[in-house]
Amino acid sequence: MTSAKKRITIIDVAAQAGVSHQTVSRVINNSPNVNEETRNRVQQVIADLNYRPSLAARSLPGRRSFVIGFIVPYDPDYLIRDPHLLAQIGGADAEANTQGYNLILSTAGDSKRGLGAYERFVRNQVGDGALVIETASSKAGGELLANQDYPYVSLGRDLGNPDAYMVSSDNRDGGKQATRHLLKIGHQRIGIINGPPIGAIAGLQERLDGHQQALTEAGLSFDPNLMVFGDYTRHSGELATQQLLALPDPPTAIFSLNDRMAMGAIRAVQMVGLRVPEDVAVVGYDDIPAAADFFPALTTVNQAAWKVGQLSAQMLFKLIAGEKIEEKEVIIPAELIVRESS
Amino acid sequence: MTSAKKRITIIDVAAQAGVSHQTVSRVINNSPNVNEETRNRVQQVIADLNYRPSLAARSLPGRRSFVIGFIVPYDPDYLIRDPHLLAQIGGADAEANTQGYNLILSTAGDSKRGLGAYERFVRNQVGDGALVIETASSKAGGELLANQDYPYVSLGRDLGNPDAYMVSSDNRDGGKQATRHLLKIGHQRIGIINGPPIGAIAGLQERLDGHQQALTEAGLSFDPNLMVFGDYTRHSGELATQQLLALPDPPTAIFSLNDRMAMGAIRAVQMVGLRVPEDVAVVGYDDIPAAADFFPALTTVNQAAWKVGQLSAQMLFKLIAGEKIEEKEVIIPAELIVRESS
DNA sequence: GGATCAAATGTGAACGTTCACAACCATAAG
DNA sequence: CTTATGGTTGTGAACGTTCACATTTGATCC
Repeated sequence: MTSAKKRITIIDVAAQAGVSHQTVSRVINNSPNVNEETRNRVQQVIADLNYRPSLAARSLPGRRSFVIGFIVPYDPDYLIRDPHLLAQIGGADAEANTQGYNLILSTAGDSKRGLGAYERFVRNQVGDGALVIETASSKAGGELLANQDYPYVSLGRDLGNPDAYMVSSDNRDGGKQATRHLLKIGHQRIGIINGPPIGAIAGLQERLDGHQQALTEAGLSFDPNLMVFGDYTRHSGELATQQLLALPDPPTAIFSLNDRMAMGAIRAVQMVGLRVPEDVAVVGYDDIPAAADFFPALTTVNQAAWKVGQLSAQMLFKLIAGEKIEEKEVIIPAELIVRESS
Repeated sequence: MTSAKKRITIIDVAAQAGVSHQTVSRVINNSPNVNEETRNRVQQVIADLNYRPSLAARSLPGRRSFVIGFIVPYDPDYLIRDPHLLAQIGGADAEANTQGYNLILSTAGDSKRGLGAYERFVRNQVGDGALVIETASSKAGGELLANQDYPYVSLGRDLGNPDAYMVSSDNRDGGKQATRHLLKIGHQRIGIINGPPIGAIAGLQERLDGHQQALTEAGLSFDPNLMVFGDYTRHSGELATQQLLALPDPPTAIFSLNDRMAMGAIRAVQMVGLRVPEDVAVVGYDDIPAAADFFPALTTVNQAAWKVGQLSAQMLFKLIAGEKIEEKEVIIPAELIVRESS
């Protein structure tokens, strides 16, 4: 590193500034009890010498490690497919950096059991806390974390620990907005393409709740016959839509609980010679990048993933600092993006 | 963490095993000069006590920090759009974990200048080395790293430091394969949709080189009139294709240097009443998730991003260990995925 | 049979920071 | 004038590991 030069330490700074090393430490940590003049002088020396505190040495005496984990208990394969994840990571990393923290990534890796990601991070006790991505299968992971008395924040509802601190997009309102939009443009019979009946992430049920709420508001009732199931893939959306269109009284609009299935739905509608949105309107959920590129461009609900990442990191830092947290759950507004498919 | 229990240290293990702390250290680090019997005994105690070495303490005495950086000098906005990135990160993380290393993420954050990501990581001197994502704008970053004498590996060619260690997908061969495929199915006039004329990543030029090479092999010559430019977006692909179709002698096939523009190309072709692939064949590049979901499903070139991440990490570890590296550049085969659009 | 060597193990210092505590100083209070 | 007070600064130990070096042991060599 940086040639063979000796590392500049807090001692060097202290000598140069004519104070003790402890005073320099106080300046670095923004301790209140430092004379303003002294503080400025030390900071000047720090800048002159281009001094950077050693992360390792700071964490040795048993306090903070200036590292938080971002746990992604996904199968590698799934990892590639999730467009939110990068945005969430980006938001969390941005926030971590403003706090002088670093983000360590812990993915499930090659292990097929998602637990690998948790274990490696938590049991190694590296880091002061963790952000954990909601998954359908993370139940065991949530339990593990809860038992460890380890500060963590879940991005999306943690099925393994319902009391966990959490930041999530407002899935309920997103479902409500999408449904209201369809009602407003004149649709009364709305087909739903849900995720798999078992093992779906918590967010999907919330979206569905919102849908039902919007129906109730409009004086309509939810018709279970209009709900079909897919497995998130586009192909499953096609199949599900074929079921809907085969009904005696088929829906005039389809609300798919994710975008990829919505894209399949559009194709299935077109394949039987109907037009989108004229004959059947379609609304998706997630606002993945491909949604805007689709033809017709997909009306969908955006989740503000960046912000979820950012706020979850903020919450985690409060947790680590032992500050009182007003609300254990932070819900971020979802935004309906109206495009051509509705 | 883990309640108020005192941390188990190397000393505790040493006492329990009846050896010195240094011997325990040797066991942890797989030092060769340890008696087999002693080694087993110590390892047993480590397991019994559930001892985990402190990362901070290990890195204090001036050696390795057991952390490598993954530098993503992208604008946040771009970050969200790149489907490879997660796969590359996943591969690198998996490899890091097998080596007992952790992956720290360093993104450009909110700063509009991509340099932010480099500076934070390199100048803080956290970590033993870094993986850096190729970007069009990373020139300054590469120069910064090269000057710091800091071990790093570039994922894709580093424009700021052509001599850098590098792992990349075989863009040249990918371009060649795509072109050969089109030639084989009978196309002689192949339109090219390139990236922006200025500021494109190095990979695009390589893909184009491969294209020209394949043409030469077939006894054809490259016609510059058949090359148009886009800005990676789908819409730009549509516009570019309109230019191609307006030529006096329009191409019968289009090779777009990324998938999103290829998707635009298909729509543009269909919009003038021509069919894909019957009238015009289209091949993309990247194999983004949406490619398989498109209609018609897109023929494209897959880049093995996971493997790029994995091998780049392997190379970095050799670099850190000071091992001799046979080849400064590792090229990973690209794979043509033939689907419906050709 | 003493010298030489290599393998195995032990000893104490060092890494760069924070912590706990002590000491100093000026001011306010009695 | 003495004592308490609070802000500011300094001192030395401690964190848990690795490093450099010393020591012990047993085998090998001439």
